Amino acid sequence: MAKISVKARTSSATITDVARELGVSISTVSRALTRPQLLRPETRARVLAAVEQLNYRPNLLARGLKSGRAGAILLVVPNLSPFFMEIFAGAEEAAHEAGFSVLLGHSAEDPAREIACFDQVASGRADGIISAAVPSIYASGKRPLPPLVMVMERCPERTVPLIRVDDDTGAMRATEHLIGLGHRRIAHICGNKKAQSSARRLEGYRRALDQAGLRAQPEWIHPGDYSVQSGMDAVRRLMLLKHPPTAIFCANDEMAYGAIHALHLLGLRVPQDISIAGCDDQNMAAYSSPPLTTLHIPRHDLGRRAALELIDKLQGRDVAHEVLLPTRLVVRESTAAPAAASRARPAPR
Amino acid sequence: MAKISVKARTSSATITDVARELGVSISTVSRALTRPQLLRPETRARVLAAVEQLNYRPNLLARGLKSGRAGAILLVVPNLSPFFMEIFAGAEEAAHEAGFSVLLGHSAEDPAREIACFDQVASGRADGIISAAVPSIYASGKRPLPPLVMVMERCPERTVPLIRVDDDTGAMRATEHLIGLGHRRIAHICGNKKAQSSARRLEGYRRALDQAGLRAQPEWIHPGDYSVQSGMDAVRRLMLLKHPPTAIFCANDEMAYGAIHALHLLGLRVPQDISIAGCDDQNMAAYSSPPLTTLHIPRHDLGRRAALELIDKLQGRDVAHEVLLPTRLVVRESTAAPAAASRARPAPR
DNA sequence: TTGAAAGCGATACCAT
DNA sequence: ATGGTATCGCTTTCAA
Repeated sequence: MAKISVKARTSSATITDVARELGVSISTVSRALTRPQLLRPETRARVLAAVEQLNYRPNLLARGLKSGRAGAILLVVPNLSPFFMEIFAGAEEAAHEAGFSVLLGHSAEDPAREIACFDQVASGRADGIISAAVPSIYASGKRPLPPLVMVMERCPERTVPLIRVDDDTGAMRATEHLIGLGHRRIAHICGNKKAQSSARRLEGYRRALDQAGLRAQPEWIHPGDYSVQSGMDAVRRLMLLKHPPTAIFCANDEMAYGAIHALHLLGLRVPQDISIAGCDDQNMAAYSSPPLTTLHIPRHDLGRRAALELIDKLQGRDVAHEVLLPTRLVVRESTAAPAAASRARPAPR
Repeated sequence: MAKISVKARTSSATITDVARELGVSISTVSRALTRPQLLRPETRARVLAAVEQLNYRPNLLARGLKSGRAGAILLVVPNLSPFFMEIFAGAEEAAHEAGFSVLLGHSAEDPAREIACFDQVASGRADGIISAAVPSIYASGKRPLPPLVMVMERCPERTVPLIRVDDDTGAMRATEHLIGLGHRRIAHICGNKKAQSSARRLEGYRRALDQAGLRAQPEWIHPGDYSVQSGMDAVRRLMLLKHPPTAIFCANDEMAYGAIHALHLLGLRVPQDISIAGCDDQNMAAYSSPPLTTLHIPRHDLGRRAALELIDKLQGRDVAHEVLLPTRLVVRESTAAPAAASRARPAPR
């Protein structure tokens, strides 16, 4: 065995260094690392030892350049909220098993940055993308779409695999829960107007009211944008109604917290004076005051499935056109039967 | 001007395609994109037009391979909590201005994954690292340390630039706030035992008690690990003491929420029965019930400064050995004067 | 089972 | 101001 001298390295060792150290060709080293079965076990062992000795790490740029694959997928998120971070964690878990890494692209809801994120595939940094939004320049076909899997939101204008959650049914269940508690005046604070998930949650809310024979009053449906602030604003308006709601179903947890906060400011208690339900079941939901009744969105699974589908796609396998994941209502303490006074008073017409 | 034909591309255009389209050399195209001042403005414009036409994006792998720089820095985080995500956002902001992208490395507190993250530099995917922890194989010098800037936590065994926050003073201020309110039995729930920031917060707490002539009782200092659960556990123990504390200073917001939750379960109100203060000032702190009094940690700045220092270092500039950022106590509603009964009762011995 | 060599797509040096 | 070309570190035929 060749004596291995540890050379004083400034920059890191290359495949050539390893090959020279061993007196073999670089092909052999490359194979030892990528297709070990092609080598005599002994050769392979020697290479691995030298790799260890020299602390060699293959240069991913060179590898990617040559092979045409970056070995990475990119998750594009509009913000760094816990919601998307759990999707990230799920995607990472699945990708890791398949030998891919996951890059995080933060678009900050800025169209230019969103485009820059999508460009990462053309730039070779990633092989495919998971996203909840598509820049219009890509959706329109002006730029060729990278291998793409959508989460939560359907890609406009193009047919792209979608992993989403059954928001409609979930929202319906949440609203039914409120109805079952005895509420008759139930408001809804909507999510971001542009989000399909928001529209689906509204739809589920409507359906539940319809089926219970409760006509949804237009003023019960309040716009919002998934932010705490919008939840607060909505509550302030809703409580000004002649017949204020006795329960509010919010399109996400953030707005639910905003709602609860605003109600406290108004001197109202949750759930004694008014019930609040959210969507997402973020980490703190179980520990807030009161613990939040909320619709659990399986974010981790969403990320997992999206990564799995994308990798299947990248590897030429067929992928599902649409995957629908179930939600689950988690009843905690922010919802309760309406106060007797409210219950007695009939819903307006 | 050469007629530009939009070729049907399967894969994306390369620098050669652009050069051929224009009848110029690839050097010219390269220069148009990287050192425009070396070109005649007219030539440059032509190139840019063709780039636009062909939808050309430079291959980052090729560029990085040739130039020896990835144009990216890596932020290694132990978890995807909002705390680190804001550091990420800050780092991104600063890095972006300098033309760097920021990669997120999620170590999940797993030593192997942490090493894999640090290996990214040797692999060429990143030029340098920002981290709050260093794998021992790197800290010990067994593997050469990549260009590195620490956040929050000092690198053991090696001298590495550190951007941190003045936890000690901050914790002291927070504790003084509690003392000023009239509390005499003030407990502290510690953060992760291995974290220096946790030790510094404890130190600040101690100093404040000392200066007020309040001897810190050992049983007031309760271990924790920055998790909600540990905050709950700590409270359950603390409230079993013969003289339970009237205020608790928690080493982060999560534990403060856990503490409040556990107190509610015990039928105690915050702040009427007991005051709770946290550290971090996470997004929800202002909206929780009650809004949380907490020590604001400038996470965004932490990220910004770390990125700035790292990029300076990468570009051969001198960097500060240690940067200390101030904290700020945000007094909200989870702290108040102790109930008369408690105040009357003297602190034990 | 192993080696030689072509080339992935850029950059940057050396010419002109 | 622009072009030619070696080269970065690796993967992958093709030969031996």
